Amino acid sequence: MSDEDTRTRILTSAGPIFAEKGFAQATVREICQAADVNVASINYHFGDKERLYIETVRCAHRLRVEAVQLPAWTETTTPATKLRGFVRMLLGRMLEQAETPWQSQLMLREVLNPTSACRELVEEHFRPHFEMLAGIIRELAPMALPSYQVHQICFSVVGQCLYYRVAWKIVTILESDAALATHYSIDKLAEHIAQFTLSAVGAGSMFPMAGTPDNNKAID
Amino acid sequence: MSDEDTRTRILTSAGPIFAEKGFAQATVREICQAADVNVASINYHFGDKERLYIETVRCAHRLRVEAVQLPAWTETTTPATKLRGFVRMLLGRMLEQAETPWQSQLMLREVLNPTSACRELVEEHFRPHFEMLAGIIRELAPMALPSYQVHQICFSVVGQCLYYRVAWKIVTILESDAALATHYSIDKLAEHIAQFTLSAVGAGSMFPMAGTPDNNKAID
DNA sequence: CTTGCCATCAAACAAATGTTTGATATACTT
DNA sequence: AAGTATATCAAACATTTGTTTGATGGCAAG
Repeated sequence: MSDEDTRTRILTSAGPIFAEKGFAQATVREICQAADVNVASINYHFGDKERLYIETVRCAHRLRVEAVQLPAWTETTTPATKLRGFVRMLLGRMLEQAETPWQSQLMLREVLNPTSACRELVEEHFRPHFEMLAGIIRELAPMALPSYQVHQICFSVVGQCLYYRVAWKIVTILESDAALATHYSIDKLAEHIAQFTLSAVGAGSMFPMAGTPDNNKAID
Repeated sequence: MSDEDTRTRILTSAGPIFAEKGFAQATVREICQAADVNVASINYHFGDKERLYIETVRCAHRLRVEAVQLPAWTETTTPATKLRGFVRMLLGRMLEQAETPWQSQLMLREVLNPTSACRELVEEHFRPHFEMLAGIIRELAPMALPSYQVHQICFSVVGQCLYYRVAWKIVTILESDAALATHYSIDKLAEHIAQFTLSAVGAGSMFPMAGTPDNNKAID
């Protein structure tokens, strides 16, 4: 890590720090120490702290766009399976903190606290995923829907996932420890959200013995 | 406002400032200037900045608990109507920024970025609402459900609402201006979320001419 | 009146933070 | 070899921040 360009050393060191503490709480000295460069380097290479931050976000989502392969399904994959896969991916990306790359954290920060780097991030990174989800929803729905409705359903899906990321603390307080240990793994939560959504759009039921035929366990 | 006790003047001035900028970004000088008191007053009356913050959060939710009346329904009110009312209240509380009292902002901040004041806030303020929502879900569901499942459905409802609060910026980028103007009012969004949820738990359908009988427009 | 307590105040303090400066070394050009 | 542009560095700078200090004034009890 120490034979790289100073500029890139700063960028890669700034990433995790900005991701963890946010723009204001991260200090240039901390970043420079992590990068093992002089404090003046940031101002020399980037002008000021803010421009470093924007560059870092740009860099983060560029790395992320390359790393994340949108799941490729065969043409026989059922939309329900696609939805399950999509939700699992989304939730996994948000929750597995340990392995969560700093890029994801930084991007989430940009969602909750948008700066000037936000628009670019949405257009290049979120919109493709959003459109993919919208496509799945259209496949699932029993009829053609106006796009605003498809979009709102997408937001409902994403919102359910995001909740466990931003309000996890609340969940742990409201729910019992036993239930948390048993029913709140990433896989269990993804299954709940997918099932809830499938049921909402009329492509299955949440309940094993509901009136409608049990077509929610198809293929998979 | 200037004849009150200094201590309460600080508390009421600190509220909106902490709510808007968060703990770290708010400065004691700013708070003291707003309260028209000496900078030393905070340390004299509260010890330090952090204890002032905790007191402010406590004060916020105490005021809020009194102000917010849980909607009282008659015993003939259908659970679907209750859910619509609940979602509308939740979403309204989160979105009407203009009139949003600083207490709500501060509480949201505590959700997203929990401090030691969080647990007390959840127990005294959120849990009653949560239990009420859980009761509605139990009424709606076609069969008895394990409580963890009821809770997860509650989280799905709250998550859908919270999304428009924390990621509104993303919504405005992803959705067209025309659709935003037409279909993203608080009432429209509340209706979508309620309908989505009703459909998910098998108490209605999102689609006017779906296979199941259209029992989602009952009474209301 | 004096004493002691309490609240308030201006001023100072110490630490942290983003940025700038001027020197120094390295590498490339002429 | 001389000169020039570039990158790096330690040090200093100017602000801002939370906190402390010592003085001042009011006020009730003795």
